[in-house]
Amino acid sequence: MTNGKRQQNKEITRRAIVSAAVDLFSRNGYEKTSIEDLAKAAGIGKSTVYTYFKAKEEIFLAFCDEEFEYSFTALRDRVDADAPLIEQLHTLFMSQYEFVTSNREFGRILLREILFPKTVTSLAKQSNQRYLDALGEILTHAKERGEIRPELDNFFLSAHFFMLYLGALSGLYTGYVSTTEEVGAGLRILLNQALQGIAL
Amino acid sequence: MTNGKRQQNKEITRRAIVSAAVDLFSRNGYEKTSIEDLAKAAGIGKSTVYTYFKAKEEIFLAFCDEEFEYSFTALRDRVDADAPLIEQLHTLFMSQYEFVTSNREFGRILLREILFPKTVTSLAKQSNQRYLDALGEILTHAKERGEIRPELDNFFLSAHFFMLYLGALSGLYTGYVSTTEEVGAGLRILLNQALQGIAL
DNA sequence: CTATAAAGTCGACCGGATTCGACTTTATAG
DNA sequence: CTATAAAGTCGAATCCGGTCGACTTTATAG
Repeated sequence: MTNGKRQQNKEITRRAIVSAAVDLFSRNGYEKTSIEDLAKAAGIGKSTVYTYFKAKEEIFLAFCDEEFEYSFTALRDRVDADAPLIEQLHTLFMSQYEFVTSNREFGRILLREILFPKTVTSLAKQSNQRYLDALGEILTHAKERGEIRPELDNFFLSAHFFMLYLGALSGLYTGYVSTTEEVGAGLRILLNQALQGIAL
Repeated sequence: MTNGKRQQNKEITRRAIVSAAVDLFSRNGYEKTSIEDLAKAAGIGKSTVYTYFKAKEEIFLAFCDEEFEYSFTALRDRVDADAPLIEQLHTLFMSQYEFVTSNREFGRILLREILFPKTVTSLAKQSNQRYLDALGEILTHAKERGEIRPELDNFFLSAHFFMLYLGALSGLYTGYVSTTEEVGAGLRILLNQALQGIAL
C-alpha cells in the first residue's frame, strides 16, 4: 500500500545530498568537491548519489536552485515596479550580477550550464525560465504604462534583455571589464541601445 | 649559444599536437579523443603534451583557431557589403552558426570557452576579437551609408549584435528551438528589435 | 505469512585527465 | 673537452567521475 515510505526517504536523501553540496561547494568550490565527498557528507555510498542525480553538473544545478530561491525573493523588494523600465532592468540585472559573481567560479559554471547545457535538463531550463518570467512581468507592466511597443513579443523581449545582461557578465569573464562599475556602465549602454534602437 | 634549436623543436612539436588535434577532434570528436591518442599521433609521450598545453581545453582552443581561420575567410565572400545591415548581420551570423554547430558538441564547448573561459587566455579573447572586428567593419560601413546612429560606439554595437547571435545559439542548446529555420527566424526578430528599438 | 518482483544501495572497477619524479638531452661556463 | 645546471621527456601513479552487477530492502499478491 504505502509506497509513501520510499518516496519520503528518497526525498530525505536527496535533500541530504543537496545540503552537502551547498556546504561543500560553497566552502571548497565545485571542482575540489568530489562525488565521494558529497556521498560521505550525506551518509550514503558514492554510487547511490547517481540514483538521485545523473551527473555532478546536475547536483550543481540543484545547488543553484536553492541559492536562487533566496536571491530572487530578496530581489523582488528592491525593484521599484513604477521606476522607468531601464532602471528596473538595471536593478534586476545588477542584483543578479552581484549574486552570481559573489563566487567567480560558481558564476562561471552556472552561466555555462544555463546557456549551453550538456543535456537539456529540466533544471537548466527552469533556471532560465525564472529569469524570463521575472522579465516578462516587468515588461507587461511597462507595456501597460505605454513605455514600450506593445506589438513586440514578451518572450523575445525578455530573451533580448537577458542576453545583454549575459554579455555584460561575459565581459567580466573574458577580461574586457573588471569592476562592478564598469559592468554596470556597459550594461546601461547596451540596454539603452536596445530601448532607443540602433537604426536612424 | 644557439638556443634556437630547442625553440625550433618546441614549435614543431606544438604544431604536431595541434595538427593531430585537428585530425582526431574532427574525425572522432573532442570527448572521444584522449590525450594519449593525441600524443601517439604527434609521436610523443602522453605527459609531454602538458609541456605545451596546460589542459585539454587549451588544445581545443588552438584547434578552433585553425578552423576559424578557414571559416572566416570563406565567409567574407558571402556577405554583400551593400545589402541592408540586417541582411548582412543575418548572413554573417547564420554562416557562423552553421559552421559552429556543424558538430553540436564542438559548438557547445567552443561557445562555453569563448563566453566564460576558465582562465583569460589570449586565445579565447582572440576568437572574440575576430568577431568584434568583423562586425565593426560592417557597422562602420552602415554608418557611412547613414543606416545607423553614428554617435553609438562600435564596440558596444558589435557586442550587442554578437550577444543576440549567441542568444539564438543558446536557444538551440537549451532546446527552445531545434531547426536552423527557427534559429534564423528568432535571430531576425532579435536583430529587428535592436535596430528599430523597443521603446515607443 | 510467504514468495517474488521491484526498487534501492554500494563496493569494485574502468577510463581518461592530470601530476610526479626519475631519467635524458642540451647549452654553456671554465 | 668536461661538469653541471637547466630544460625536456615520459612511464607510472593518482585522482575522480561514472558504470556494473551482486546484494538488501520493501511492497504486494495470493
